[in-house]
Amino acid sequence: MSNKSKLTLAKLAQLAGVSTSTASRALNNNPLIKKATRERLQQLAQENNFSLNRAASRLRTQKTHVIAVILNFINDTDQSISDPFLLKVVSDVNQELNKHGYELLLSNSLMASDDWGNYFINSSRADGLIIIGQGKNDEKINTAAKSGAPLVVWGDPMVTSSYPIIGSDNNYGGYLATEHLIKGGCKHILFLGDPEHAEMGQRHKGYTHALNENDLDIEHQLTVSIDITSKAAYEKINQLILEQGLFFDGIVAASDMVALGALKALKERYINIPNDVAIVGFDDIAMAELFHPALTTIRQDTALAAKLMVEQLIKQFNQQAVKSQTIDIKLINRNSSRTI
Amino acid sequence: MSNKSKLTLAKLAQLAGVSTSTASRALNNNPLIKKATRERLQQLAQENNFSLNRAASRLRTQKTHVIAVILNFINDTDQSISDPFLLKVVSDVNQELNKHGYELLLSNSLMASDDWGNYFINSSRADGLIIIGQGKNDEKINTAAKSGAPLVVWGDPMVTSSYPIIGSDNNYGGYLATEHLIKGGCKHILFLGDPEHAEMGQRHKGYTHALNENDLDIEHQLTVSIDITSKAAYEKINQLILEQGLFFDGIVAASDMVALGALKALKERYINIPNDVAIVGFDDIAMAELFHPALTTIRQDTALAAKLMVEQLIKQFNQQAVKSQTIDIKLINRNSSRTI
DNA sequence: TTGAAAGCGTTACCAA
DNA sequence: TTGGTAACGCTTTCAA
Repeated sequence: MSNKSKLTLAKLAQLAGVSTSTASRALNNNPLIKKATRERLQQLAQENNFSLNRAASRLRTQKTHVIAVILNFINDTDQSISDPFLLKVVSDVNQELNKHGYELLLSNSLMASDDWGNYFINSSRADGLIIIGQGKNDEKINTAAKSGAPLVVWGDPMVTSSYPIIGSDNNYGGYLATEHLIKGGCKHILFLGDPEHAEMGQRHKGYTHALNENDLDIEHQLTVSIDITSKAAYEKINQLILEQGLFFDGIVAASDMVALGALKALKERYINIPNDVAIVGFDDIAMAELFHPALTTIRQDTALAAKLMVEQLIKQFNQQAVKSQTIDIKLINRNSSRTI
Repeated sequence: MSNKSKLTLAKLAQLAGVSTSTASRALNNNPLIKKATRERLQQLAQENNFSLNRAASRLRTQKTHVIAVILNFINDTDQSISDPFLLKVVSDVNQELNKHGYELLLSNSLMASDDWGNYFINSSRADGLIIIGQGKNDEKINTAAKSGAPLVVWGDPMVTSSYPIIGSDNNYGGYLATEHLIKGGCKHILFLGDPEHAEMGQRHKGYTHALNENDLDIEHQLTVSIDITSKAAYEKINQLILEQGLFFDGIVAASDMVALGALKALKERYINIPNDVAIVGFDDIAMAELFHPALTTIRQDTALAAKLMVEQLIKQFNQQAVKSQTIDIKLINRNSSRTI
């Protein structure tokens, strides 16, 4: 390493025999500067291991090119931070942000501040927010939106809001899953999940709708409200069977993790899947097909979700109109349900 | 919202009737300032929704309080970005960084720059690097270290390096897994993974060691080199059985994902786990116990790993000596292996 | 096509 | 215990 003090744009410019302005423009590839000059400076920068100081340029331009991604969980007992589906969303968002020249600052709702707009935006930590999950409570999101923070939410796009929400067609997903079980001959179908939660509520609506449409006696069906974790599902299924016997022959799970918890409980009791009980999950996490039997599930298109979220966020930076958007889902038919 | 222009420290100070210096110190909770003044200013800031501009303070202090976490994968066919174990590490690192007042900038090795030190550190994007995974090639890490970037790596701590590496006792892990299978009566034990990869190489060493120690004929054992994904494991096991029949009765998998892929292939062929073939995984991902049979595995302590990594990184900021550290592992005995 | 200079919002030195 | 002031390193307006 050299014994010189840290290289700055001014020194680099000096080295090249041009002004700082020219150097700045050259490194930012500004077409105002002659192409030869630009290339010369860019190479010089590389040779000298020089990188523009982002703290300085952010201060000057008032743009950070950073997006804060907030994993919005209520607490650890809720949908766990280790749910592979949510992490897949983060990963896809990261790819998409990179594509647009943005970087990802990862945060979670357990974080210090309660005022996201203030903490991230006013402080110039980030230009915008991508919030993963509405949870059961969108107060913090509303506060951030009201403060003028550019943001987009992954959640239930049916909810009326002042900010764009991107999410799957959960209602139709719940419908598809339930209808699939009915067509496979299920008569007593459990809904396993938390209908209080916005997205899960929509899935539950679809479930109810499918039951109605098929003249299945709703009263004989059962909505079982649990935390959206495999552990909760496992315990609930065990408890249910212990107390009431095997009174159901199908399960619509609010997520794959929930489905897998239920699956485990059933298999431990030597209940045949899908003949005694058929199961449909939601999400299509990578592991869904590794299970035995492989899990039938409703696939959510996370890559498209990431694309739309970043799109809606960037539109806000450009003062363009934004809107919530619903993403199509599809049923992935595997072996945890009976073929029709 | 007010119609005033953006609030700055200077304006806030004016509002409070103190100098900017005092306001700055007060908001940074500098004990030089009288407690009453500090509290008054902190409250005023809150009331006015004011947050110090980080771009400015980072420029001034030359510290960002940001750590870049780099998921260092060679490409998509390698250990996938969706491996729950790695994501768990990221999540734990995030918690730990927050505890120390740092924020996490998430990146992956597919990212623009090849020179991490230059890209993240020289540019004031981050103060340090946490690199998850050595991969098979540590050139980029060496370059970054040589450029003086403070960094710490999650990988194989046995590797000699100029930077601290935190990792599990992989050798002992491989040994434990293998010994466990041997004690359970396995005679022909497969190692499923990529020994070229630093950590997996250590696990393989432990495997060999255990075989030797128990006078098992090494030549009858088999090291099967595959990508560390469940898909590769699934395909390889199928191919092996198709070509050579069931010539093994135990599998030491280099990761849980690999184990689960193998498990699927075996179950599809109605091979009894653990009686016909016993399996031990590595990592103890959350899903390991959801499988049927639940996966016996070597647990890595990611929370401790996160703690040590952040510790070693912060030591570098304070010019303190750093060192690689090995984390103890333990065998989690479940049903994919025979009880001893 | 290039250069001079002001200014982004902090922090910290020095002085009081 | 507080205040004045320079400086952090860049971008951009205005002028040449």
